[in-house]
Amino acid sequence: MKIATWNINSIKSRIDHVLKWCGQNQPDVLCLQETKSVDAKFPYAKLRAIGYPHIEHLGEPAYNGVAIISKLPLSNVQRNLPDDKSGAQSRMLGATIGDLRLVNIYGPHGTSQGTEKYVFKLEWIGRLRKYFDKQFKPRENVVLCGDLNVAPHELDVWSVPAWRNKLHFTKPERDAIQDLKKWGFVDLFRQINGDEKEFSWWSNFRHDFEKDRGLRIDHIWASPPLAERCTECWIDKDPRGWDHPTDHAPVVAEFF
DNA sequence: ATGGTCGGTATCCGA
Repeated sequence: MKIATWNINSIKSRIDHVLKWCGQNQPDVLCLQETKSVDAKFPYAKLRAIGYPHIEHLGEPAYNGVAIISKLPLSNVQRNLPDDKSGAQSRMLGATIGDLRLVNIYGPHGTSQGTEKYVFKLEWIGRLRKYFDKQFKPRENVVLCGDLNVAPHELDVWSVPAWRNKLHFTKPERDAIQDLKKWGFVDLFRQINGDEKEFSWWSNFRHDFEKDRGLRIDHIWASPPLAERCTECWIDKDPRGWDHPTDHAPVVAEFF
């Protein structure tokens, strides 16, 4: 089973990239973030036509939005966190696929330190941790993937001095993400690739991609029994170099 | 050194 996650920054602008990448890579399940779309405008038919009949989308106009696109049936779909109120930002979609539970997230950006949105970011990550405490056991087969909007470790930023105390790498954000991980998750990229310094996001500013000045903020984490079944995990930089790319690269994990 | 670029509810705002 091959699972991928990709922040595509608008499904309307990126549908051709999604179709092309799926055609080339054939993931069984693709988790998307920042669809920036309502259901009525989501390209279900184009995705079904290339072999993905099972699609769940949680969206809103212009902002946020998450989707799970799958060759395999999806059941027990969870839309946002249970304690989210109606009208909450579209940031989480959970589904059961065979014997595993998948949770796809678009973590809050946070805008900048000292803002209400930064506080919301930390609280949201805390509520996600509580959700896993309540709903799942680490001995079950659980995958958490998506855009964390946090670079958890010094290896996950291209330059520690450049990113010190910057949004995505502040101590409170990293502490919150570390607390989430302590639920029992294994970072599959690190398990497979050790201390390799690779990134999944490069700013559109300053030609950062060409200089490989990025962050690893897109992750696939698994509970221990599922992590034992992981054979590969990689970041595919290729589509970041295509014309009119999203600022993120897909992250892929394979399991036996 | 607070710019730069992108996408959408668009000529500003959030990322």
